[in-house]
Amino acid sequence: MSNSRSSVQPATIEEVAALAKVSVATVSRAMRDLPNVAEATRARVRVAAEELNYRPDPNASRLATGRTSAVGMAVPLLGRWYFSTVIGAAHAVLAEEGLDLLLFGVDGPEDRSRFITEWAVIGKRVDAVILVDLKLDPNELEDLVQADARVGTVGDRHAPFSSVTIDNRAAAATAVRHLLNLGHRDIALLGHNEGGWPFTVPTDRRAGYFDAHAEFMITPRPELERPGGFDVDGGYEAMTDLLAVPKPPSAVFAMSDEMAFGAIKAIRDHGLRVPEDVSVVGFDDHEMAKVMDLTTIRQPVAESGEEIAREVVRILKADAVDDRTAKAPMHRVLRSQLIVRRTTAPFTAARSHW
Amino acid sequence: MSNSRSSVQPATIEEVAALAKVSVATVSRAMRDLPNVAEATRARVRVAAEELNYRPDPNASRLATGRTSAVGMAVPLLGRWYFSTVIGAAHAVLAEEGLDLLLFGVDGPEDRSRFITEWAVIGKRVDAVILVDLKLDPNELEDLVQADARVGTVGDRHAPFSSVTIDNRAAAATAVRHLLNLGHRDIALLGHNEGGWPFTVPTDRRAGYFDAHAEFMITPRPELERPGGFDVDGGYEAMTDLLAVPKPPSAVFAMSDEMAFGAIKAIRDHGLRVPEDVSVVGFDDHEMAKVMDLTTIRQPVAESGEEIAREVVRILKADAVDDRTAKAPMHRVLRSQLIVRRTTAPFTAARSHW
DNA sequence: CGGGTTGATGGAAGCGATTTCGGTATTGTC
DNA sequence: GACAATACCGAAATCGCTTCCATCAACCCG
Repeated sequence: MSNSRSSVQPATIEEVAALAKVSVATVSRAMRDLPNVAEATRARVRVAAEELNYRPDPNASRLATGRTSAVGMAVPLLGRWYFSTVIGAAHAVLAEEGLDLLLFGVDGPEDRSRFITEWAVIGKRVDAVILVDLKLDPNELEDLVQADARVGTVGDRHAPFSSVTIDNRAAAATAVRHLLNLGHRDIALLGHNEGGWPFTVPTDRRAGYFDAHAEFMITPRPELERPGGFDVDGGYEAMTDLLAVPKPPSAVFAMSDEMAFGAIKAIRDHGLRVPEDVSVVGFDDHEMAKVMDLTTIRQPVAESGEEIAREVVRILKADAVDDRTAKAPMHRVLRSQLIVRRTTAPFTAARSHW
Repeated sequence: MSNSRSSVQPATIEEVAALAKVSVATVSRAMRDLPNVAEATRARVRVAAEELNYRPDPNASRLATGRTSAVGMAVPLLGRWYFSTVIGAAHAVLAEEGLDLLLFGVDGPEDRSRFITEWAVIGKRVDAVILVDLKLDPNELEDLVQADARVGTVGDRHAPFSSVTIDNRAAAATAVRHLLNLGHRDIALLGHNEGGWPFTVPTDRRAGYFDAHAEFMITPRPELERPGGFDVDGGYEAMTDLLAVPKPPSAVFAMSDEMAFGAIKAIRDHGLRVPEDVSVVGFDDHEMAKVMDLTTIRQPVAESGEEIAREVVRILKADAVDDRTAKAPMHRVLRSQLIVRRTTAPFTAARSHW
């Protein structure tokens, strides 16, 4: 190490140029491996840069090129397992490509709108955005396509943009059908859509719940449908409520494993057993699902994050070389499957305490 | 909405200036609420800006000011509950202050070094960084102070920088003492430090484990100490191993709840019961801890993230007004406590299968 | 051997903001 | 009513990089 200059005070391109006795233009070209620079001078520039501990100022570079080398991720609930797993997986591939990751927690529709219309691509902060489980309204969608934004979505699907999803409706139907096949007829639904927050994921899963019932020619009792906040506590509360209705459910389909865990806890606290008294099926195959022996729908969460990140990278690379043909959106739907463990059992009329 | 210009193609400051019939300098001042601009013209500028849907290009602004209005967070394991919770909490306060959040997943010491010396503050990407459970080596520390960087840490504490921590050593000792008091003498330790990755958190907790043993004048058996990867699977594997040693432990102290959950699963899969055959105590008070009835150390995870973010905001605001006096680092240590639930019980010589 | 390529380089004009500095216009003071 | 102080505003420099364009030398080929 013979850095004549402290590594903490990075040099500018001009100083490098001076040391290497070339113009700044040449330094710029040399450092970015552009053609039309002689190998000898490229080498000279490199050692000068090394010597001065040069690293291009990203902001200057962004201003000059209009490109940021960053992608933004918008997620509704940062702390939930599903989202942090997606983020983690996406981060890994983005990091490998040298892309920065900006996080944006979307807390309500206004936030989402702000994210779209002023913050992200349009706000010049990132080159592309990944939306996780966020349904756009028509205006936002329009803004994004007008802005010619690069976007990838996971969970939701919007025609003009690449997406990776699973078939939530079919998966939910599978879960509920499993319960129906076991003889259950009073099946609660945890985690349905709440007003204002138009996720499509819960909507689809709810549709699946109805589909399965329809196959059995029965219509679910509306009072068995509860919002569950998608977390443990929400599941707990919703289930506690449910246990107090006149004719409580003998089974529960929770739209997330975390709610399912909460529900199980509530059931047990109520002096009942799972699955003898009430069956529970979740959704996600959370890492805790196997510990809890939870019957659930497994979906490839990490893989989703990885896939969408790869796709975004592909798009970005395509427009780096100005390849307009590569712009056709990709819509990938990943496979999910029912994992039967031990929180579901056949319905029996005789229940412990009822 | 009478935007004469599409909202997706934001205007430049010059266009606003033209429309408002003032200079760009005045627009700049007016928009940032600086003094020395007449209320009338400020209003005029505002409507022009509104009309054109103007928002300052952050990159131009960053280049000109040298400030980024962004903070970076470095965390070792993005997907773990602890980290995503800290991130979520920090994000909330940063967002409220209009600060962007860049995420950097640190995967090994080289990554950490890269983060420090080229990416974050020194790399002009962010104004400040928050390090979660990352111990710096002396060089990195030196680089950061040389660069006069704003940094906040959670989990670890470095003298020159603000931190929020808990007393991991004392907390771990409390957990282990609880086991010792219950009569356990063969207490396994899950999740100790692995070579190369110098976290201080596990080191401190390990020290607490020894402290408690020392109080009881006993030295723990080295073979009961296992790396656990800090996740469910790691805990499962470590515990499975542990159950196969000649004289298996009657209790386990896991350095994270997730490992504890894995351990419980392993114990049960082995045909043993918790807590009758082996007691388990965790660390964190994960949201699943209450569901699992896990005895654990509760630490204020979300609060940590919130606190450190607030502190970083304070620092940033202080140097916005050039207040050098506000630079004394804050070292806040939050309270943790033992939550006794039902995975710990007195030691009894008679064990089910042994 | 001369005109035409081709390859390597430098000069200079942006990119879109911020900020310094100086100039009017306005106000206040006696 | 003269003079100093103050409030407001604009011209221009600057931040550090990218990129267009011109230049120049070496090279190729008929």
